[in-house]
Amino acid sequence: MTAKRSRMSAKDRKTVILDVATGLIATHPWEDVTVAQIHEAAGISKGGFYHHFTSKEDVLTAVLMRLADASTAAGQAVYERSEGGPVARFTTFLAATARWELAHADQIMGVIRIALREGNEPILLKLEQEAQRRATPLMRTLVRAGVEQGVFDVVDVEMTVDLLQRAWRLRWVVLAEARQRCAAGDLSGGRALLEQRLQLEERMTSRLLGCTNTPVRMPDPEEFADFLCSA
Amino acid sequence: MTAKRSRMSAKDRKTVILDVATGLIATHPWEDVTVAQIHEAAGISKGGFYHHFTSKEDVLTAVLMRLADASTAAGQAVYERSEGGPVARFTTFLAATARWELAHADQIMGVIRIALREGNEPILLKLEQEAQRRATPLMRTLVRAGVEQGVFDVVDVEMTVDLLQRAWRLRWVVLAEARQRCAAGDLSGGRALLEQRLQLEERMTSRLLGCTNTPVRMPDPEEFADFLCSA
DNA sequence: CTTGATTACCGACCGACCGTCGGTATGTAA
DNA sequence: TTACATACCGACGGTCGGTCGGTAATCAAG
Repeated sequence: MTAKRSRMSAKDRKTVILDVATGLIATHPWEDVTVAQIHEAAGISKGGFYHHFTSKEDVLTAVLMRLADASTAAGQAVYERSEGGPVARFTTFLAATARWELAHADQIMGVIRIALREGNEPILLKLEQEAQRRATPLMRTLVRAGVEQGVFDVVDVEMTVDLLQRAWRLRWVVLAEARQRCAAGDLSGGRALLEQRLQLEERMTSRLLGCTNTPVRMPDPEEFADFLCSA
Repeated sequence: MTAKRSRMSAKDRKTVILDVATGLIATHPWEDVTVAQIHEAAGISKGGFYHHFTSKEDVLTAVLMRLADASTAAGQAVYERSEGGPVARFTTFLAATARWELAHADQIMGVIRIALREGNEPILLKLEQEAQRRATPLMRTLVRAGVEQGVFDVVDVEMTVDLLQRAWRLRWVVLAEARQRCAAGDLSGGRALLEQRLQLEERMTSRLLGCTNTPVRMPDPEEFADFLCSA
């Protein structure tokens, strides 16, 4: 029997439901999560749940959109007000993206925990596709600008952007491992792992872009120092 | 009421079950396929079905393994008996892979149809991961051989192999579209699409491998002529 | 040829789960 | 005060995956 009814606004109640659903997904594969678990954790009845969401799948979609929001970089705003040539703007874009990601590291680590949980591969796929769908237009713009100014020599803009995102996709997994090493006392090992990863991504990015003069630079490893030392 | 019992060997019955399951997956998302549909299409009872498979998920795993088998190239055997330097062996590997794939085009088209059906994203992900898991060791060997002989200049062997597979992954989708154009009467358009795709992959492959002297060559478009003109 | 063992197969049944629907309770505007 | 809108309730129905006690078919041993 649910407690005496407690009425909330629709918006607040949806937020509560999505919060508990996200928590459940972090500890169980989505297929094993039941509507009963979600509505009980949210403190409402099943009918109350179905008043806000049309189906279990509807909840998953909403959770994914929220998670994708968390992983979307703030690069667009930075790009629009950045200066310099395409290489400088690309480097600025990468630095801004990294700063935004570090500012939201808890959310991103939460997303990674969910997405990499065994049984959540469908969620991982959808998240990567959504993140890629959002990032691709700006990245194509940046790459085309570089091609037009003759500082990038790419084989194909679309394929290059796709491969760039693929090359960068494991960064936060490596960051998580680097932080674990630091937490275990191996500070130099953790920092080395991070530096190696950024160097690797930087060289692969320059290779894919075919930088003819100055290479595109990945963010300074010092930007990640606080993250490595946290929790 | 099922017809009078017809007894088959376990092996044959499993094959029938997997055949009908694969057919169902090609026309419905896996989630919508029921055990009832599978055992009815196989002409046995539910208990008969569970005698051969421990669960619905067990069937999916078996179907995926069969599909992965279909998409594994015969490159290993060809590599082991190929001659010449690393560039020649890599080119031979690519040509042999393409020939094997063309010889099994129906199976591959069937796999693509299944994997790209909306709702089958989890299957697509698993298939890609399994195909990649199988192809990676040989590809790494080929790339390392080239690095050691100084004809490849790669940023990182593991990341390069990963990106190569990513660069190649849409080839059969493009092939399917090229064939559709030919079937619709646009022969030159279909051939042009194929040639563009192979050129793009060839240039990206050379970029990723950092070919210092001769480039790695993709298979000759003429090898695909029969496929383009078939049904 | 009979018997016992093995195994392919059957279908009634059960429990878990998703989603519905007729209802109540709460809040707000007229 | 009343009517309306809407957040919420929980009993219920239907579907599905899987189980289990059984039968039928096949084969090997005596």
